[in-house]
Amino acid sequence: MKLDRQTIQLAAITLLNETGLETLSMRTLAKSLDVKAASLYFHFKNKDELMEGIAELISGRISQRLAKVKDCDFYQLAHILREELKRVNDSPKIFEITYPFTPNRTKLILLGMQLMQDLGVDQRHLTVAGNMGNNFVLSYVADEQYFARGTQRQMPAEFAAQFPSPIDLANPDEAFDYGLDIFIHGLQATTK
Amino acid sequence: MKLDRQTIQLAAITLLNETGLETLSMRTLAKSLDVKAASLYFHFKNKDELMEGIAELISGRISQRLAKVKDCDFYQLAHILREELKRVNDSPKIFEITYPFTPNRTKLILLGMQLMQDLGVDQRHLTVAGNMGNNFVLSYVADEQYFARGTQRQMPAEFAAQFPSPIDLANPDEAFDYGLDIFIHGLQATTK
DNA sequence: ACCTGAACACCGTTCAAGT
DNA sequence: ACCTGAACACCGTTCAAGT
Repeated sequence: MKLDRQTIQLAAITLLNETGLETLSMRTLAKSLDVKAASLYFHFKNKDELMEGIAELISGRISQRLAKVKDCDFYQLAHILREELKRVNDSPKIFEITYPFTPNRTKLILLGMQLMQDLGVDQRHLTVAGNMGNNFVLSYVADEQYFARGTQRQMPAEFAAQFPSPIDLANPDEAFDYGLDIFIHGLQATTK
Repeated sequence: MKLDRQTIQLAAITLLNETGLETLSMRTLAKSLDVKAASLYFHFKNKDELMEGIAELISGRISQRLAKVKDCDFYQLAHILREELKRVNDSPKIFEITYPFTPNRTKLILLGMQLMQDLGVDQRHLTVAGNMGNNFVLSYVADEQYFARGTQRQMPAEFAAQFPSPIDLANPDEAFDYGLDIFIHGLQATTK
């Protein structure tokens, strides 16, 4: 078996989409590649570095798609971000636990801050606004994947009673745009 | 040693504040209580239930403080939430991984939705708006605790160059209010 | 009722040894 | 250069046994 970092990362992503982050161990990953766990340590210093590689790989996909968009605005960035994150189960958790300043990821962060600046956010609040946008998309996808799993426990009855019926719920795509609108309009209202 | 759920939860919180979630195991927790790991399983079905108990305990503290506030608005809820979450290291992560509909936590969720409704959010978007508010506070505190840890790796130099100097950064309290303003103003702009 | 000893099936990681 | 066997120090969890 001829391994390399790419192959291992892609096998990990396959496993994530099959069974999720909880069951992804160096041992299960190795088994899926017909190799022993120790072999992986020739290609990655440790599990953290592997996770970092996965986040960086996803960031690369996003960068590639963004490169094809001219005059990219914040909506487009957010949409592409969401779409690519959704392609890998538990990707928000992976982004959360890994070091963010890898090359492709740094590019995304800089683009995000750039777009915030264009929207009129002042220098002092660039970081916090950027984090907020980032957290919004990550949390949104995390929630989507959590509900898609369908393995949650029930809501209590008293709670369900106060709730809008499923018919009255916004669909996930519309709801995402709704959240994005809140953020953008909030930025505009706060910067002028 | 006479154990009960409260004692165990408080010992766990102490351990969280000393060394964080990563090193909190049933075994280290038991050791801090001068007891064997197996003993904990008399009081909690498993580790998940213990974590759920911790989130519920924190939610109880928040509820207690909220009860003393008359005409509570969204700002006050957010502030109290942030303050109590900050008292327990890694609490955002714990809230993220546990079942949310425990008694005190359900009360908080219902209050949050209530306040969103008062702000004019329509029925269809109550859930998504509520999640957004919740995610904002949780992510904010998570980021705060991450930076407070001070163990992160460096930003790349090219990145740091583009960054506002520390003097020009908003302080954490002000930045929190700034984020909150974005959210509230965004809600208002979107609902009318 | 409440705690423990001892075990089971896992982890991530290391490292001498193989090819 | 690349992979493995075997071990180390951990996990969460169970359960018969002790008091």
